[in-house]
Amino acid sequence: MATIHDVARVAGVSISTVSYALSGKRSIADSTRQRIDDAVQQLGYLPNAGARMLKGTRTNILAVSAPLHAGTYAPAHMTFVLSVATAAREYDYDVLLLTQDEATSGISRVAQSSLVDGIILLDVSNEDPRTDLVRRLGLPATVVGVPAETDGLTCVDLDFERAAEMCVERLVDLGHTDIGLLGQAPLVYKRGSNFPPRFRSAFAQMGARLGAHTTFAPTDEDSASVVAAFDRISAALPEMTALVMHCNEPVQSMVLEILRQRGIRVPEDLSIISACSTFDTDHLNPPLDVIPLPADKSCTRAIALTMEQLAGNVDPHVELIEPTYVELGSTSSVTH
Amino acid sequence: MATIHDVARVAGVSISTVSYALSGKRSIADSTRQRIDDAVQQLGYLPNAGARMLKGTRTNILAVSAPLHAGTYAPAHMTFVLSVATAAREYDYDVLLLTQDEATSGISRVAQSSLVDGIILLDVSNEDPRTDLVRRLGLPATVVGVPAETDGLTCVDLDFERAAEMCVERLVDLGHTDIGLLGQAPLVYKRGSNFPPRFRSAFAQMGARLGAHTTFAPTDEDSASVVAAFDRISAALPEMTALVMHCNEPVQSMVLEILRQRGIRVPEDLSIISACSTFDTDHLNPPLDVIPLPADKSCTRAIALTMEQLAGNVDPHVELIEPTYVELGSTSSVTH
DNA sequence: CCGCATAATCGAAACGTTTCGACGATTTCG
DNA sequence: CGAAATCGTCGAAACGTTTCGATTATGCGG
Repeated sequence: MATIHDVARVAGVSISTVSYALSGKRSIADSTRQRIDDAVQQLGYLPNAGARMLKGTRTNILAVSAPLHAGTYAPAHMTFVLSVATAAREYDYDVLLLTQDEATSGISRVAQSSLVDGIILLDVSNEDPRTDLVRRLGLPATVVGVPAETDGLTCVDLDFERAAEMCVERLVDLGHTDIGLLGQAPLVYKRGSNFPPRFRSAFAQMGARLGAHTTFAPTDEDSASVVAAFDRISAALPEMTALVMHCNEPVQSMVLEILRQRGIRVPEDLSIISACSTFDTDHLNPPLDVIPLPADKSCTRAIALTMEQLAGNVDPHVELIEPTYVELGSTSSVTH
Repeated sequence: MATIHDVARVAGVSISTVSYALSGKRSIADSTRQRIDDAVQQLGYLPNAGARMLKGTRTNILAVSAPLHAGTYAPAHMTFVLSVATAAREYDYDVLLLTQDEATSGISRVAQSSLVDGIILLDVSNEDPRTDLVRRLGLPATVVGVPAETDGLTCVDLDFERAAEMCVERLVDLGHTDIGLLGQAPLVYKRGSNFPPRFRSAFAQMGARLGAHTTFAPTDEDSASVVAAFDRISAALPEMTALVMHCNEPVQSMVLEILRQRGIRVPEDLSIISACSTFDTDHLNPPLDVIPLPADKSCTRAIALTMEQLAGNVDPHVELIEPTYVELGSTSSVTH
């Protein structure tokens, strides 16, 4: 492996000149820079990561803590991990993956051995031990999601409350007064995951405020549960004309399947909105109006915030991303 | 952050003594070791990763190259990434995630900057540019999957041919003579992904050898495609009494849904085997006999092989994992 | 034409480890 | 009982960078 010494020798300069030429921190004669660039090219030189970590104050590595909880939808999880990795590369950062048990203990380990410059926390629950940990470590860190206690934390997330409100507002505007909400797995609400309850209660409140009847049912991923949940909602709201789905892709396609079987037409008989979904709803049958959960946006912002923390100019705060509504034809106004 | 100097000072010894006490590479008096351990504990000392990488010959980091291709089933993908990370930790290795465009170019980058000791390649296709790359780099590397050309490569994978044969053998043993195969997305077969065609042709060959009629159809993930594919198979094999599914979870549950709708009973009217699945089939309705695709086994072995390469005692070779058949009641003998 | 700011380059120190060779102090053994 | 082997410890070098002064060459105003 070529070192900076090799480059210096080939270019006929000292190593400090090479270093300055590459970092651009001091002015270098054009001719010299050219020779150095050539040597670098020829030798395929890349600075040794260890040496750079040791000397410089940066490791150019970020830890991403991504435990896979039961009830977490794997594709969504994956989408976030990938988005973080991609966003990090924009700043010349690599990503170290901490999962499972290591998702918590690994944080201390990599922080104390100065392996990483910062930490990204994914899939935080309300009372997440990792939040205290990063507070204590004092390392730049950004949480994707909003835990119960956000003091001293930098967080980014979709504005789930606003998203729920947008769903209700739109449907009420279209004349709907009986609106169901199909939620995630019961476990998700119990485990203390943060956004599902947030969405659920904002939904109920907005419904109450605008004078609509709403009801809620969680569901597991198997078809029996989905049918049961749908029936429960239908029973509670016999006049239901609109349904908001805040759940996984398989569940959403099962619901559409149930509707087809029962001859319930979308949107003529039932208006449907897919809320906070990480997947494309336009290949569903029919395509569903959706408020996307923008993993790329959240993660890009999370990385940007972490970089700002590294630069030292940002105070802990919570940033909520404004939801957007995408119309694909699965809602219509009520016609009596 | 505490350094080895701090530990040495607190314990009242030289830094080399501390280093030897921690690495165990030279004998140390019990009393001294005790004082050192105490100091380490008290200071929360962990060796600086950069310094260790620089001096030692190991970085204790592995790169895992995991591009997410179109047509790749995200949960399966995620399962492999997690398994690699978990297995690596058993050897005190961390995992650096290379995805998307960086899945290829990042390999050279992290290798040439000596950031990683080895590389794990996931989801390789027949002609994968990454295989040439790792051959050229000469860094310890293990491929999970089997590309077209395996010379000079260390590969681990489920024995897909054997799995296909097991399916056919079992069904023929049970008296079935008309056996369908429902495959993955057409794209997967076109892209040059390796195992789906391997499975498919072994399936056909074994069918021919045992005198069974077989037919094959790929399918996309939407319900229209699934129905079409199922109908195509049924049309080609009007007497079909058994179906092997080598496809994603959503597709498999859609098929079960179709069967329910049409009143086709499992296993009375149709025996079903779920082949090479990364998910649990026992929560399906009904639970399906399955030959699992053991991500943890493959990845654990891949990491072990990489560690052996690091130790310098293993030659490039291909290792195939023997499939296992799990009976859950979705197959039965033909009754006329 | 002299002194001085500026540009371009260099040498050396420092980052925190690991590891080699050295050196007393014990122990072993012929 | 003396030489040799072993044990426990230490100092110093080396890994490949970055960066801080220092040094030399160059251009400029007075």
